[in-house]
Amino acid sequence: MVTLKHLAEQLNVSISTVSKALHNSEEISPDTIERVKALAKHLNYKPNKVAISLKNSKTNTIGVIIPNILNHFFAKALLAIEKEASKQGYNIITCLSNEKKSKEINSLQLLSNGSVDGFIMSISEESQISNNVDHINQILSHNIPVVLFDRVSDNIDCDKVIIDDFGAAYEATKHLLSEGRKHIVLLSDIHDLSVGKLRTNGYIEALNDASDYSNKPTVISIKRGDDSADATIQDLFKNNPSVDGIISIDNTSGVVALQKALKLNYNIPEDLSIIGFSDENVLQFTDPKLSSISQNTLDIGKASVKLLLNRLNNKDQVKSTTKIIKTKLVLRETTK
Amino acid sequence: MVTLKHLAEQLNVSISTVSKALHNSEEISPDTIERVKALAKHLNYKPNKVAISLKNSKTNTIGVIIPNILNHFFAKALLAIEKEASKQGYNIITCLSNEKKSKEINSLQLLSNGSVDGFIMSISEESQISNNVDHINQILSHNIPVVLFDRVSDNIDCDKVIIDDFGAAYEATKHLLSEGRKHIVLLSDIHDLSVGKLRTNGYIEALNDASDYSNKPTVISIKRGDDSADATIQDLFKNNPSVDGIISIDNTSGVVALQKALKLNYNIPEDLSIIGFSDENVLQFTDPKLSSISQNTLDIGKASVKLLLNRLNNKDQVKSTTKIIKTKLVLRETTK
DNA sequence: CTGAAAGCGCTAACAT
DNA sequence: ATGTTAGCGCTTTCAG
Repeated sequence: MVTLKHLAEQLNVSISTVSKALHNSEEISPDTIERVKALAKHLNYKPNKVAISLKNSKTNTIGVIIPNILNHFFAKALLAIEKEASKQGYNIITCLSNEKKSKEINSLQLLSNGSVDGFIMSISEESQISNNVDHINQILSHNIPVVLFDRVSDNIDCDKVIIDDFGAAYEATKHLLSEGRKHIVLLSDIHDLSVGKLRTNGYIEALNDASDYSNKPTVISIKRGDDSADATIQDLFKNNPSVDGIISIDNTSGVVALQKALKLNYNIPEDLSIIGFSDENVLQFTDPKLSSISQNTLDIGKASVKLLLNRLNNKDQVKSTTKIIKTKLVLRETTK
Repeated sequence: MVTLKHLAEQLNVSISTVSKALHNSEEISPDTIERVKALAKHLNYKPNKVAISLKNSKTNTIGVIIPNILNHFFAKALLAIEKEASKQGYNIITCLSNEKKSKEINSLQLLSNGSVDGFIMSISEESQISNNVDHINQILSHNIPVVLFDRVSDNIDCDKVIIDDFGAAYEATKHLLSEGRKHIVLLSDIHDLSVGKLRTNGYIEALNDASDYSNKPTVISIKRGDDSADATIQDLFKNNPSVDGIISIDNTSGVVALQKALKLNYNIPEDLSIIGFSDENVLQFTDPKLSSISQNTLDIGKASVKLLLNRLNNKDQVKSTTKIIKTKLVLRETTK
């Protein structure tokens, strides 16, 4: 690795002269600047990032902690975060908690030693279930900024980026009602997550608000991580033959429901409407194409980066802000 | 941030004493060690990673460059890389090239200033098409190790992790032949990538080697990035009503083909067999479940990390190694 | 057993 | 216009 020292020796000048020359300092003669730059270019000199970080007590690096990278939503969020960070001259160190609290703690601890300037994260399932987020508050107490997105916690006072989960589910349910659906079922494999609860409440409230709807809310919980979705949904159709509307509030169960319904020869959307929950273009492989609540994931990621950088450039600002990203109900081919 | 200096001042000892104590040096009295450690713990002291990196000229960080994080294969590869790296005490800085050569160059340049000890990457589509990989060779010439996985290039001499693309496609085609299929079509949206070419050759060779197969190889190219897959595959069935076997060599077109075939009331697998190309459990939502060539993506990621760390601990080793990860033909419900 | 000093690569205040 | 020095936080050799 070529350093300022190397350049200085070759040119018989001091290190600081080289440094200044490379920064176009007024103090240095045009001639020297040129000579220095020429050699730097020739030797492909690049300022050592680590040294600069040490000097500035600033790494220009963001720690990003993702619960599950195989979930398309998080993959897309990562994409957006990387893009915006990169645009602003930041690198991202990616940690995958795999929904484990222990891994989350580990990553926070390991990176809070000056490796990153701040964190962007979505809370792991385990932390959400136990509702124990001390490890995140501890980071904040050390004055390292954290931005939470999607899965957040009321027990943490920091900047957050969320969608209007309640409202989105409410709106989707309203749409099914407007189609005249009489037996609308909610499917979820995220009943234990903050967003899952909010969305479920939106669904229930919409049904309650509907004067001409007589059925009780039907919330079907699907276990994640194994193959039980198949059987659960199969049972749903068997036990509730009258179901004519389905709203899935996670990324995948809507697709499974669609496949099963097709297999059972439901006419879609005539007999049955289905609305999924996902970013646009996620589940484009189905035929008919799944209608869904679009999360604008790119905006979520982008907003997270902006909030964090804003905080970094403004360490003394006290009040936390919560940014709510708009969702959009996209009607494709599984709704009337 | 609490430093050695803080500890030293509080305890009225020198910085070096503190440093040694924290490392359990024999030189330091048990009593002092205890006092130092107690205070360190109390103040939650963590050695500054940046300072250590500078001192050691080693960051314990790997740069990972992924062409497309929305592709499930790469998401899973990232998962595996992160897991193994983390296990070995390394962080990963993730860059997403989004298939762009310019972004790839940018990331390599930006991180090759001491930010990372080495790279793990899969080559972007753009670089592969232009067959210009000078930017990667340049990194290698600066003695920064690079491990390529999946999408590699013969013009780069470095450690590589690949699967037997040719053999995998050959085997899958053989299986369709053994079912007695008479008109086997290959579907691909990656004809311009190294792996796409190899897999296509495997398919062609298998057909050529089959004495009792009379049809010519039919290779259908699908454009990526837009919605043309739908139409292309629709046309396929229209123009080739006799098709009774499909092998998809990318991650997605097999699913689309399955959906379309179901819609057209093909009996699967009686009338038509379909084999996809993907890691296990990727496309588990279909019904019937898609048979596929499993890539053992976790092994690919893990092997990549191991090769890189091996190289880092062995800078002087000269010969490059190429590790070939076994694939597995997994017959599910879309094959007889 | 403890401390002083040098150096990793860089910047910047302060000489000359 | 150029050079010297100190310091970011840490490790390590060398002195005491």
